[in-house]
Amino acid sequence: MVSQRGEGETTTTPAEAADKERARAIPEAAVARLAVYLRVLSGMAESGVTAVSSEELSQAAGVNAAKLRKDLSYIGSYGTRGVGYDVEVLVSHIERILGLTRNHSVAVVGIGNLGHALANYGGFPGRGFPVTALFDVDADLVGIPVGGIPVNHIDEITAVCLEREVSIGVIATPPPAAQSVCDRLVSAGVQCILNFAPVVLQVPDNVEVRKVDLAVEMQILSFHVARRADEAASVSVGNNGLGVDGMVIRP
Amino acid sequence: MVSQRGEGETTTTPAEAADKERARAIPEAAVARLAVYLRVLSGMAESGVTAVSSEELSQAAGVNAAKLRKDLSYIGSYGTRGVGYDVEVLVSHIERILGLTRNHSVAVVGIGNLGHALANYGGFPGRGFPVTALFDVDADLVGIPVGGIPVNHIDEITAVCLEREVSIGVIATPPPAAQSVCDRLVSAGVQCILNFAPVVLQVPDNVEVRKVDLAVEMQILSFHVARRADEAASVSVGNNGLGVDGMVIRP
DNA sequence: CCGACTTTGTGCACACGTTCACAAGCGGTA
DNA sequence: TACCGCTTGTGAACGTGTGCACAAAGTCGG
Repeated sequence: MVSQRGEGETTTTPAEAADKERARAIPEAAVARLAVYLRVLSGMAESGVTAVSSEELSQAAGVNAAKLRKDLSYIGSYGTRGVGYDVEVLVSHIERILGLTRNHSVAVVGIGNLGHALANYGGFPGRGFPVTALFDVDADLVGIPVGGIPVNHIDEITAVCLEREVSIGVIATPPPAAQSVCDRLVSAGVQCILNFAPVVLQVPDNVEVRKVDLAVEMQILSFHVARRADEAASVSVGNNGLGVDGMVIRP
Repeated sequence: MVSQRGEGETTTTPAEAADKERARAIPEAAVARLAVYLRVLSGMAESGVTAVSSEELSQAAGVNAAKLRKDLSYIGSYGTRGVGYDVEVLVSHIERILGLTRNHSVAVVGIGNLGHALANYGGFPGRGFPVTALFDVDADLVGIPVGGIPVNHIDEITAVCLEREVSIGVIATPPPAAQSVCDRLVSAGVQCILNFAPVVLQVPDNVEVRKVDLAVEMQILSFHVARRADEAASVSVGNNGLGVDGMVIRP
């Protein structure tokens, strides 16, 4: 990387700035994998494993060993050549990078089937995401505790989120309500949103949205089913010009 | 595109082969977006919109207009220059490519909180994914209908999946059970799996797995929170060397 | 203390996906 | 019919992410 240093060194030293910038430059895809490595490593630690090589870890995480090493190199050099990585050390460094040293208060909006499931997940598998607030429009639900937390009315989003310092909002409402809920969360200062509603949310630049769309996942799988069927058809009967709607033919 | 025709013309013509191969070469990322376009287009069709330009559609789908056109070009040229796209035509072609002209029978394994939510989703938002089988280990659940479908015992996976021609399996079990359930689904001929368990599944090459991992999503968001906090800190107080654990400081 | 062996960290080449920019093509208009 | 403006479709440049292959750096045994 060519570190072309400008002349504008006001208060930060070039070295520190470069370090920060490198930390910031972790590819999104690598961040997702780091979370997976973290889970695998946590499991290993519980099983009493103290050291691990890139080869072992990569197999357990289902990725290429080289890719794993590159991913880990983004967060620093914490391995020992000829030996491998210390599990504890790696865990703590990944946690630090992912910001898991602080707790992130989570609010779930929309206490339907999915909302229930999310609330009952309770603190999310293992580490640091306490659900501290639940919201719904349905007055009948308000006050009833789900997974130990009482449901608030949706109009209270702003006040409650500010009070409980919610940093992550989860939208599990029906599609029509999603954008409105999103707007309210944003105005309550929530900057990270996990959206389960099949809707494209419009948000300001400073807000991060991740979406989980079951229908899309299904359709991607469907695409692969169709592709498979096509291949099977071409292999077994040459090409009959029927195109993609041909029957599935087992060889 | 240079169509360098080889000499090996056995049963398929080079043109048809090339066509098939192009269809197969749709980037994964584009497939995911096509599913989103499809949803937006369906909504438009319901609202009585009959024609749409790449600019309009791209805005509604939250992507770049050029990217949208390229995505659509993967499935063929179905637009009219100077005018735009016919909504109906586009819908039917995307459905065809995604394999939505056939129904895909879905089985959900693990009827806990999440499994309930999935079963009650009932046929998945709108189109073509009927849930036709539910499984759980818990004998108390067996026979009880959830979302209109009675729960079967997990040992019946193979028989039931074959009988009902399940093409997509959804794993919503606790982590320790996931791999075993996955193996059973695979041996029942299921080639596409949607995995909600925070586990890396080992499957043969001919099986497609997609995973939805809430903890990972949360941790990615957490990473962005931390990154933001860092930036805010550096901006407001130069650099104090505290590193990534510094407090969030509002300017 | 030294040499052999193991495993990390990374430079480099490649492949994939994204974005730009513009020619090709179509409908409307005179 | 011929022109004009608009929008598609796509070649080409660019950037990002992946995978290989090897030097650097450590441990272990003699």
